[in-house]
Amino acid sequence: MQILDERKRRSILDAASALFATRPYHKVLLTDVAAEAGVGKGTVYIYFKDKDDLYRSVVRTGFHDIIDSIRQQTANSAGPASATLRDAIGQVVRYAYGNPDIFRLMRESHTAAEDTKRCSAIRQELAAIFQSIIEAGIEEGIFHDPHPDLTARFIPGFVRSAFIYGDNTFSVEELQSHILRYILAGLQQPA
Amino acid sequence: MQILDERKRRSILDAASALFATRPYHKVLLTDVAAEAGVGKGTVYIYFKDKDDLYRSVVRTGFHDIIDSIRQQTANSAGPASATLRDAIGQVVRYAYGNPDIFRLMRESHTAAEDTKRCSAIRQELAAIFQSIIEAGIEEGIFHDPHPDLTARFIPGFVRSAFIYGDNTFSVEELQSHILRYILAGLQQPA
DNA sequence: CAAAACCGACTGGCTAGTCAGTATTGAGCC
DNA sequence: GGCTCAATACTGACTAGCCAGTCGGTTTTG
Repeated sequence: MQILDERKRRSILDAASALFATRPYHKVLLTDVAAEAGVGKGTVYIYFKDKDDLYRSVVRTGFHDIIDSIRQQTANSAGPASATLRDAIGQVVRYAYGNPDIFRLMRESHTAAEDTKRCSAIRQELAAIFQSIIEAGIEEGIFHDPHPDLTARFIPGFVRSAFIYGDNTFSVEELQSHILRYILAGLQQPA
Repeated sequence: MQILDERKRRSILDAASALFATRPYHKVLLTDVAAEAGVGKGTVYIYFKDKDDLYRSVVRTGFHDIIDSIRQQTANSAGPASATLRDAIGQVVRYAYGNPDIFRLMRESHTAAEDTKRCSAIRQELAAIFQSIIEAGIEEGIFHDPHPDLTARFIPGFVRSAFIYGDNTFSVEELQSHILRYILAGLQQPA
């Protein structure tokens, strides 16, 4: 007997994200994905239900990876909310720089409204992490914000805005501090 | 002789934006666009070169409309940069609320990298408007910002973040002030 | 050696774009 | 105003080509 190979799954996922990031969905051929991944086309259908499932798996994986990395870093940080926030933002920025293809896809939703809904659960989870950090700061009395949920959604959006358009000549640290500058200024402003 | 009818062009554009906003690009049939617009399929090809041209026209029109509305409102405003900024942000928010379909498309780039480049000129133009407002404020001595170009890109991104995900239970004014709160806090913070 | 992974040539359905024919218009004239 | 007649807008049945997904055969491995 053979067993499904996790490395193969991963290489299909990698190939797919590289291609989806550079071409529109309908111009990405599964034949190309398979070739790029070094497997036969039929194999793709063993690991993924169909083209759409493959696409969504790429995006889902990206969110999971970011969320995990934030959770890991944040887990044993007992410092003030502002420090936690800095770290969490750093993770998102670092992920975006390390996985530009996937990050771009995560922030797209190629399928407009339909897809936005389908991915919203996991997207929501990321926002919720930021929201709880902000709320912790409010509890501490160092942050003020009438709409923490809205602000939470801004943060990944910041990275996106910087990252997706233009040549992005900034370093990880520059981007991280620029975002932090704006977020903290707003949060530390009295109500 | 007949003359091309601007109203017909417009109705095709409207039908297209409604459909592109609710389905992924490859699931939008030109037959459906034509039906929705109340014209024959062939007619679409008189007004637009092909499907891609139609899509990009929708997006381009959106940017032009926003840019125009900001220019119009801003033209005769001689007040401080902070007031100009408030007005300009208001225009973007108002446009997003008034044209949710088109706004969503403007912030997508269905074709990933390829399309990002193609639309970057007009997108850049919008960012440039915000950048020059910020720079005016720096000149006035009321703003400080190490990367005005980056901050400028954040602003439409803010609207996007608020607008695209979730139920968006906020009013135009709430969203406008929340964005302004963060942007001004950061800008007015000493370097 | 069998069970399951793997392969890639094949195909059926689907749709962007075409085009031959029809409808509509404006211009020039009375 | 109304008639004629190009000129061009408009139409939608049709087609060519493309590609997601299949499947019979092959290889791998426990």
